[in-house]
Amino acid sequence: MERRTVAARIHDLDQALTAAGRRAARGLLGNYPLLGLAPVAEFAAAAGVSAATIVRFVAQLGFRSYPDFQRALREELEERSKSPLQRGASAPETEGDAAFLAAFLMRSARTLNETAAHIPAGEFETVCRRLSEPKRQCYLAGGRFTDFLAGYLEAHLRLVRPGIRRLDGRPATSADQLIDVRPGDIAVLFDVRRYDPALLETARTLARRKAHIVLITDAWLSPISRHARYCLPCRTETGRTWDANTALLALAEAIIARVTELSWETAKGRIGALEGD
Amino acid sequence: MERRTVAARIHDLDQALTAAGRRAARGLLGNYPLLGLAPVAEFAAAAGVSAATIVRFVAQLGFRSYPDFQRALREELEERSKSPLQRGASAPETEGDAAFLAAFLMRSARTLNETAAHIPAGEFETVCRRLSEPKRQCYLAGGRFTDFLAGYLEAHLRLVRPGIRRLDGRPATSADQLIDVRPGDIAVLFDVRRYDPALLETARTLARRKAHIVLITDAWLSPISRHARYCLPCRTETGRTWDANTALLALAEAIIARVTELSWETAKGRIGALEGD
DNA sequence: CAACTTCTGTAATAGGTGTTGCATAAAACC
DNA sequence: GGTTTTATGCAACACCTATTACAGAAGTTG
Repeated sequence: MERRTVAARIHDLDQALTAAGRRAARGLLGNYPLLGLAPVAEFAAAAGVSAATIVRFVAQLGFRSYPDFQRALREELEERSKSPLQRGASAPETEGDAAFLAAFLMRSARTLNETAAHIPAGEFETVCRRLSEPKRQCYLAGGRFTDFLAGYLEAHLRLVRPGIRRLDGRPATSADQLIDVRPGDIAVLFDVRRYDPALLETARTLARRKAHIVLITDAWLSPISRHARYCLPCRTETGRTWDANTALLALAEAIIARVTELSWETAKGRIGALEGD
Repeated sequence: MERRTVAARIHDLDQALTAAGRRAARGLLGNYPLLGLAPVAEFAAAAGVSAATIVRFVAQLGFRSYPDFQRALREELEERSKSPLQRGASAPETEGDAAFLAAFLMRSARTLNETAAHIPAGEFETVCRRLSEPKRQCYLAGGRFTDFLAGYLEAHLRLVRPGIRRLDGRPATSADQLIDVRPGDIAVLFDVRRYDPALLETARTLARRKAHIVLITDAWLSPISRHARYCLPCRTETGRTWDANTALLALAEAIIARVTELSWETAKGRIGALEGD
């Protein structure tokens, strides 16, 4: 028997799957791998297909029988549960390190919840509504380690609505890009500690032209906050060398999700056209 | 049916068990709970008793039948995989607009915890150690919506160690970039659903040149997983139009933090020199 | 629009599974 | 050490499960 995981096999088929087969795959991956350990009838009911389809599905995966398939899943599960066990045996000195990832991610998760607690719901909602008004031009920019966030937000907002402009970080070129800014236009700026002086300059110009600045920053507030109409502070502390930008991305994704909802009438056409299915 | 775990039930019986029954219990606890999901015959063979003993054993545990017992085990396993996220799930899920942000961020936090539960600690640690060996070249690349993650990781790793190369997404140029790849070099690839065909091609080339591929993907596993030596799946489900990449960023930051620790002797000088204070 | 191919659920079948009665072996108790 | 009680494995049984043939539905192609 091959060593590839069932999940990997499913992916190999991917295109080759029929409609019902795909539902079976989704069902299994959605509740992986437990659903596969249930009897066929239960698997079928949960996936919304007939028992026969499940059997054909596992046959397509390359298993000679359903029990065979279940055996593979159990072995896989066993492998998985053994790997974290090896850490104790093979590397006794790394006892503290074993939990590194879990501790780090748990801490990150906590910053998300703290962030939620520190941002007024009304402020968030207002920002999203502003961003959903297609008549306003929308400018995006970030600092050294946050520019990628502006890029990410840009990529998604472009799919949702027209009028998105990304601002280059360099002040010389940004001046050119700002000549068209009109009062009431909206600008989303990302800026975290070791705040970017160039971005502050950009913010000043935007404020002078009466653009509405949405500032996404850390808990210590970028100096841009003085010019910002809306300010969304995120938690970034990690107690390590680097601060974390996870909360900023999560906030950006929340904005994307909300704006997509609010602009759905406009967005659905655009997304369909660009995604192509 | 009671809600107590099977393991707890076994513990309760403990003294009341017969000799053969105890062997069954030991067998199950030694490979918990997977052995219980196997057919009776297999369970019996592994525990060194007869099938009949196994059936009596599960009856003693309070189950009406062996399938009943298996169902309980599956439900237990399902609970366990969900448990790390229930901690923060106390807020009223008012899907109204007021709580949108809080609900969204809480959900994101949950994906982080689920991600932590699904990535073997050993795998993460191994990847970080590989990344901390400065002799290996390190290549980075991402797909359409994840390229920014590669960029983010690149920006930080550059500060920590030499030999970081970012791969351009376009296959034409990437071929040129890959001619220097040597066996043992390491490549970190980000790929989430609507997997990038160009990136898959890049991965193939990397694999052909015996580079070690670290794949950071979603729960459905990019096709690149077939070529990856290490695979770190993240949760991305939001139940909305867009999947969330927050967990991928958090994982990237965890890698950055860990590699910085492991390479501290090298890193401290570089960071000081480049940050300039 | 028709002919064909492919897919999917239904229902009957075959095979395996869990179950249980019984004989035997082990242990406990006079 | 004999007798009773309990535990255990074997093997036949009954049930349920996976399997598959078939017919209808859905989608494709000319």
